[in-house]
Amino acid sequence: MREDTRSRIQEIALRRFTEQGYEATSLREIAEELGVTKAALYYHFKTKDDIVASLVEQRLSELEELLAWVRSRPKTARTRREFVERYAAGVRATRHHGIAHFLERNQTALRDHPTLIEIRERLMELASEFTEPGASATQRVSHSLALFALHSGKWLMNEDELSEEEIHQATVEVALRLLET
Amino acid sequence: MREDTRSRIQEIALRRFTEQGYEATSLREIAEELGVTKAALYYHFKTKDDIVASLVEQRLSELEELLAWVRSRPKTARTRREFVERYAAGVRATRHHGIAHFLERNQTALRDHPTLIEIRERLMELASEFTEPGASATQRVSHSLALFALHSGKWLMNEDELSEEEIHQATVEVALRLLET
DNA sequence: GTCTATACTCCGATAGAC
DNA sequence: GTCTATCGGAGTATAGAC
Repeated sequence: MREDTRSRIQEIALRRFTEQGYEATSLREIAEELGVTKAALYYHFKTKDDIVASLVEQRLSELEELLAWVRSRPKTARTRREFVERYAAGVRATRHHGIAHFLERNQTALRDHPTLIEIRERLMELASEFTEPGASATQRVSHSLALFALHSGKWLMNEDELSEEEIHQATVEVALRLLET
Repeated sequence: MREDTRSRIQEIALRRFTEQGYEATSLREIAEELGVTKAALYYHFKTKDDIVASLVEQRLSELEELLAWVRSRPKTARTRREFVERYAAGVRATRHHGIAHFLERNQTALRDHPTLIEIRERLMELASEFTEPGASATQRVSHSLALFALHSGKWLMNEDELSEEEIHQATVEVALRLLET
């Protein structure tokens, strides 16, 4: 009843790319953990980059959905809160959190990846969705920072002091305040 | 009247490490840009890691100075503002901005680097320097995010819309508000 | 779908001449 | 202080048997 090999490759790759970085993770390592040889991976993915592509596309479509949702709503305080909660939930969900985290940590290595460039554009659009045309520089910075705040819990904070749940609630709170500026 | 070779290596390495990532930058590239061979680099630095070490140690001592300064002051609103401005200036100054930026972008690649671990500890200490013992989770997250805000201008924001000076002022403002929470 | 075997390239690093 | 030459290893990727 185990998953198919393709999914297991994605899973292992995502974890190692996140922990060690994309370039520092070799296909040999991934194959070894999976219990096959390097060559076997090439049956499932054309190249190393193809593994990345399969991961980041999931994230892109998630962001596109969220953007469409935001645009379909009135720009009220209630929408803001619901948006922040949805975004935070997406970052947190086991499936997508991993991908978001991987992206944060590998911006340099993947800086020319076409899908990543699209993801960045969508994030910018999301950040400015609650910004009025005549907004001040301070407001623009605040709003951009709000999205980042939702990712920040996992590595800005020392997990010894606060529980995961506390951190989650706190980042949502901080993000909302930044958006309300 | 040009600088000595050692400084030029640091300068080229810093730029390329920041733009492309540490692992993606080879010594051959650095040597080529400098106009020498790889082997020549080894006269100036024992290993590739040694180049990194020479860079990050500058940043560590800068943070240590700042931490000592903060601790020598009363925890007043005036100190807060002066601290934020000093920190922002340090991030901004051509010399150190590059190093800070390099560190942000290579956290994964350098995650086991002893000096980087120290730098992270100092940053945590700085962030918590304005946090009362009984502070809420929201306050802790805000304060951690404040330091990050001072770095954020360069890559969260689209430089087309706002001037560098406007972004600088805005990040200082946002950081102060986060610290005052 | 997975294997062995291998091609080819690049890496960081060293030895030793100049 | 810089060079040429080279080492050993690891990387991605492919060919072809099973």
